[in-house]
Amino acid sequence: MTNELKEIRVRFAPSPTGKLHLGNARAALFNFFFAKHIGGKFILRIEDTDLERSTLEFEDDIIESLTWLGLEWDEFYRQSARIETYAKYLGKLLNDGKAYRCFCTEEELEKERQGQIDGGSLQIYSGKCRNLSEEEIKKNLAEGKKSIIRFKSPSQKVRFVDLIRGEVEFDSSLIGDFSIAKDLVTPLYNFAVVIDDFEMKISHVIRGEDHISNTPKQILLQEALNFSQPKYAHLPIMLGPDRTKLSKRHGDTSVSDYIQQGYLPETLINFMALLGWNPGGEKEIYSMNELIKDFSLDKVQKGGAIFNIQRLDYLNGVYIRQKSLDELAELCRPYLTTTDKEQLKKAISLYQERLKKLSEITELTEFFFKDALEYDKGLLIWKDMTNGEVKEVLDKLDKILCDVEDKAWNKAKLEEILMPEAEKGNDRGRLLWPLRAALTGKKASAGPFEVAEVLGKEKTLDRIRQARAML
RNA sequence: GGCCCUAUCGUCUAGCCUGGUUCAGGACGCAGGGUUCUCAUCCCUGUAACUCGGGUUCAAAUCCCGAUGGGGCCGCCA
Repeated sequence: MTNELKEIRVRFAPSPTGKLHLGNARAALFNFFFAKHIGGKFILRIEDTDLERSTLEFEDDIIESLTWLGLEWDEFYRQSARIETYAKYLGKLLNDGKAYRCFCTEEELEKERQGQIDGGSLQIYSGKCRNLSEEEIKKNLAEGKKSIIRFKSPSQKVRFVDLIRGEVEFDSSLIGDFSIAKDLVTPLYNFAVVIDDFEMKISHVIRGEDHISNTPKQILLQEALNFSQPKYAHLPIMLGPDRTKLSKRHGDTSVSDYIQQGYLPETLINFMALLGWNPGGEKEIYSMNELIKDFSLDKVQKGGAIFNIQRLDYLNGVYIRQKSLDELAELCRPYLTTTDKEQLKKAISLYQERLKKLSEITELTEFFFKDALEYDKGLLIWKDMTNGEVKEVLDKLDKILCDVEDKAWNKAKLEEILMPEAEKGNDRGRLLWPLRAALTGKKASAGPFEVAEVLGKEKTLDRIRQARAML
């Protein structure tokens, strides 16, 4: 007998009720690594059964973010297009007596819940409508009473093996008769998931730990429908600095926010992958292909991990520095307005190693393109130099630079001419600081010679004179 | 409150399965130093952790039990 291996099929199933959240993106990533590692399929399923809250804009955001990350899916589904399938199985459960109509109103249920909270008891549905007679049901229906559909939860232990955590056990009597559909054409989460995972032949369900308590409900449903059971793996969740689930109040949480700020996909992928997963070595920089190659679920961490933005920034710097000048210029384009592409590239090259996020390029390089700089004249003063001394320095620079030929106006040549001049004192800063301050109007910037080269002779002299005039 | 998950430097983690080679390694951060003014890059140095209590053992970060801490979930959301 040949041992035929089941095809590996995983899914990422976001609901379009918000932009793609980092936590979800990481789950998508892990699913992708897992599938691609063994040549399986990665499926994207939009869970838009909640028509009230789902929007096409959010769906677009999710799709764009996944694409940006490079997570290409092999199959695509949308739950709202699969209503008939859910209705079919819903009918079956109802017919088999494994599900029932519940006529309790939301107000009644809310009151019941509140009573349970006050009494400090278990918060589960009382089962009031569980054993309604045919007549009662017909009567309620005839009266036009609204109903939802609940699953008749059997009282038993539910066990499953979590690929990350090992065996997990729940007591279904503590779960109660949970809701599975609002009506025949509106399935609810746990039910739709079970139907889809089965129909789509999902082999592994890899999702956030916040779903771990949904797992027994889904298993109960699988058993009731005679479905095979996928393998489960629950990922640790991403935490904010206060150790609670990463959410809006912690700041930016969606992938698109980070795209906008100028983080690279390589950065986010590397960062999220190593947040909760580690292959055991001392390697810190991982490309998508390396992650696919090295990924395995048993190296996934069990505890939640705090999202550490300083590390994200560091990594982004690493990846920015790896870019070619052409690539970087292209990436920076959305953050700049200047049209002169050659000058732009030169300006960017001076700031490549200083960049943490692409968005910073705007402020860092804008001084190149302005006609007049605005800064306090005190900026021109180096240490304990006097106004007069700085004036002298600027005059001297003006004089020397005037004589430099246009052809020789480059970093190397300027350095060759000015450095001996700077060396004359015992402190190079006496010449270099006023020069750089005059050219950039900033206390921190790239070096004076390279800035002068990008600026060109005319603009350089102009700025030296403007500075001189301020003193 | 109930159920479930979890526990190594401030943070992400290696080591734990297969106890001794570890007075616990790396990275980020932070501090100090070096490199043609500043900032950044780069390099060097430093900083800092096995939650606690029992047990098993010649020996425990590593195995077992308990406590404590942290987190998640308890919707006609997903």
